[in-house]
Amino acid sequence: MEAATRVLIYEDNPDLRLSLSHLLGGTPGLELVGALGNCQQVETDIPRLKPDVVLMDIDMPGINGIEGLKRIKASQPKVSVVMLTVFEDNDRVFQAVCAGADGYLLKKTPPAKLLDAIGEVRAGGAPMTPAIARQVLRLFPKPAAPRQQEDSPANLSAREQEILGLLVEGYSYKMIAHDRGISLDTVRSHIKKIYEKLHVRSMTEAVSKALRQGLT
Amino acid sequence: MEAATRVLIYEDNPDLRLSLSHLLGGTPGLELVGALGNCQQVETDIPRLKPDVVLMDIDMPGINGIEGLKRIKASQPKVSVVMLTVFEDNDRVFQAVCAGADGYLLKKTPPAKLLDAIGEVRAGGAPMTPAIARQVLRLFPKPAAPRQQEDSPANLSAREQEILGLLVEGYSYKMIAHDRGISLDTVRSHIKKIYEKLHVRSMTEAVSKALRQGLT
DNA sequence: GGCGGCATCACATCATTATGCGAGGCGGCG
DNA sequence: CGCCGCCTCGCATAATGATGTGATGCCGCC
Repeated sequence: MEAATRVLIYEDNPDLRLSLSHLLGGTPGLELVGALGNCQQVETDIPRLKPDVVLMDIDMPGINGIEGLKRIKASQPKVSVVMLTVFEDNDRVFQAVCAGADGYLLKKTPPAKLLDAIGEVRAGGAPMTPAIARQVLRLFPKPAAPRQQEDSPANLSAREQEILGLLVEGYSYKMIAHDRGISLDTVRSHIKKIYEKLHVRSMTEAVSKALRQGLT
Repeated sequence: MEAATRVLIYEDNPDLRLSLSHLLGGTPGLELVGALGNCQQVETDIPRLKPDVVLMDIDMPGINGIEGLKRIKASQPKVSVVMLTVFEDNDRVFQAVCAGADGYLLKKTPPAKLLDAIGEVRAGGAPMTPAIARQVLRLFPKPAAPRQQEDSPANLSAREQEILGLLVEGYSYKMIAHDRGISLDTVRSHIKKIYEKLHVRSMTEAVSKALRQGLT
């Protein structure tokens, strides 16, 4: 029979790292070869631990997951790297995919699914959540097709973009309402719409997304 | 709850078309608005039947599925189109993805999965088989390495920078507390400090400032 | 001439943030 | 040793933000 799948974890949160370790360590057919809190030594970790699959947290202090991914792929392209993240951030997905990620999962993925995903990636699949898959598809027409000038207002209406701009400036609902001479409830309505369209659920996410994809 | 999801089928095989029709027609929450054997009249079918989701066979006589997909997307980009195919043909996948497909399933997909997929695509997901997902990822170009360098001596302590980073990612206080295994009140404390140091008074301002001055 | 998208406004309700006041432990420094 | 900054935690309150439901008027489009 074949050797167990060698799995390496990079996850800076000790709790999650521990629970992942337990999960993987207790699964037949898998061999946990390491569970590290950062990927500072990624260049030496890989040849030393020889993982088949790497679970890589995207948000880590020091060298982040995207950078770690790039380094792994640069030296050992055959190692499968599955990214773990809390948010389905468009920009991160793009970066990860471009850097050669083999999968992209949310941290809230249930344990059973996570194990499935490892099997899947070993079998040549690309585990990812539906929402992320959708984003990946949407990424396509962009780099593939010769795009023109300013677009990708993410179908935000003029008013919505305007208000998003104010959010980025740090305005509160109240300030926006006053500044634009409209009611507070109207501001709420617009922002609700913006959230829907950007697929976010808080001001910070909206601001972050706006700045990162230049919706300003 | 909202109105039922309107589904339209294009499938030239009468048997499969019939069984798909029965499957979808007998499912609560779905409304089968049509099951056509070709997409010759796709331009008029869509405005007439107003589907939310289209299941499109890729191999059809006359206008093929890829072409049908393009025409749908050209006029009604918001309609979700899930491609159905027998083979995981690399070239087809590429064409479909570039034309804006929202999902890509094999015809041998079991009925239950198919229904799941429709729900998924309505929820903003992109149903596809793992093997196809992997192909999609591989279609991506490698070049992508802008980004900046390391700095950010904004007198923030390491912990503070770390937390600011999480705010930028859209984390709430609660999520940060949980993620870092510290108390909610501690998160508050850190954020109070961050606000002081950055001279801001809200999360959005902090996020904006962080992204703009590269404190990430 | 009805339908969908946009902009406007009104409630209502629950969750999250913003802030102030404190407090204990730790480690470096003069 | 005392002082200070950092990290941790608690409590309390007022302000804001997140979400749902619903309504009105306008406009452009088959």
